[in-house]
Amino acid sequence: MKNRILEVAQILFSRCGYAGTSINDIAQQVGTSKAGIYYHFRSKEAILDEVLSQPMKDLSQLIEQAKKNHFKEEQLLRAYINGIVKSGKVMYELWNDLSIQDQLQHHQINEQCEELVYLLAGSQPSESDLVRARAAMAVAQTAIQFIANGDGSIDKKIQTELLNAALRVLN
Amino acid sequence: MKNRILEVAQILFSRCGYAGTSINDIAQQVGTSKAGIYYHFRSKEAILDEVLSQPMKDLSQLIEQAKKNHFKEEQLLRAYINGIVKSGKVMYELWNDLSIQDQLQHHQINEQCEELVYLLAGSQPSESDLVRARAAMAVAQTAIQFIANGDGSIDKKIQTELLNAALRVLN
DNA sequence: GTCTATAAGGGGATAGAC
DNA sequence: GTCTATCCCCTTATAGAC
Repeated sequence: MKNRILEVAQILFSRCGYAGTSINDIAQQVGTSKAGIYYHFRSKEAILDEVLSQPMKDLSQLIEQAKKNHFKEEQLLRAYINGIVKSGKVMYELWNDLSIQDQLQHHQINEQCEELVYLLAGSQPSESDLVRARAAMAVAQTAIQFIANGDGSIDKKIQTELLNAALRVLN
Repeated sequence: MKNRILEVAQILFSRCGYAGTSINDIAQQVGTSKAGIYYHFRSKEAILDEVLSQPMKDLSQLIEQAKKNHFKEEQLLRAYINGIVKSGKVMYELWNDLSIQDQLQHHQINEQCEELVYLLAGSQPSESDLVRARAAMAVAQTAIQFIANGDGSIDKKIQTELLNAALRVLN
């Protein structure tokens, strides 16, 4: 049941935003009552926390791996795109949700992103390197637009196209 | 007074999102009362409408000009970036505000964006062309991140860097 | 034009029955 | 575990005094 709630919350949060989704909306979609939700979660914020936690773990892990194995730019961008697809677009939609900047900050999302930017920009990056790194990540993030609404996957050809585009941005 | 309200609303909407900004917030920042706001606007939605209208006009105008004068990719992207900077980042922050998708649709933002994508992708675009066009626009949109919070401008060097990056994406 | 006061409704959250 | 009923607060919006 708890997992069912998280699934629904994930979908509604990334469709209507956090502020635009009420506990009632979640309860109805799950097929229960508000109090039913509150048996499993102490607050609405707690739901968001759990929704964000898995994609955040993945992102941290990606960064760790990239550091340990000295990922090339291509490997890094490829893994980043895979992460976006895997998280079912939740994270990267909520990314821009201005109504939850505090929680996002609590999950240190900006810090993690900055780490990625610096990994992409190389050692001792110039200002230009940093601008290009940020732009490359933006290209990778457009993957969201191409995630099939049905099975949540993304066409291989498009994925390759995006990867190449991101690499061209860097150089 | 009405203009002052619009200014404040613009800032708060793009900082906290539409749902995250209450009429009270706006009133306090302006230095008046809720009813004071409602003397000038019939509803909160009406405020959003007016906030969006100017950047939307600019965007329409850009598309019209680009069509009439057969803008090259570079001209188009440059003008697009200028528009983002000029609009004081409002539009392009609200762009991703999931709590106002209805209003955005009413302003036909998606349609306008599609027009831009197709202008960038060239005539008879392949699927790859379209993917690259969307990616290039994403690069241009990262300009938001570099807009100085102080005077709302953007460093010329960064702007050029972004333009070149977007052009590399296309080819 | 701008205020205070208030209505009407929805939000998150809790109590207590079953 | 899940429900109904309820609380309290905040939101949008309006009425009416000044």
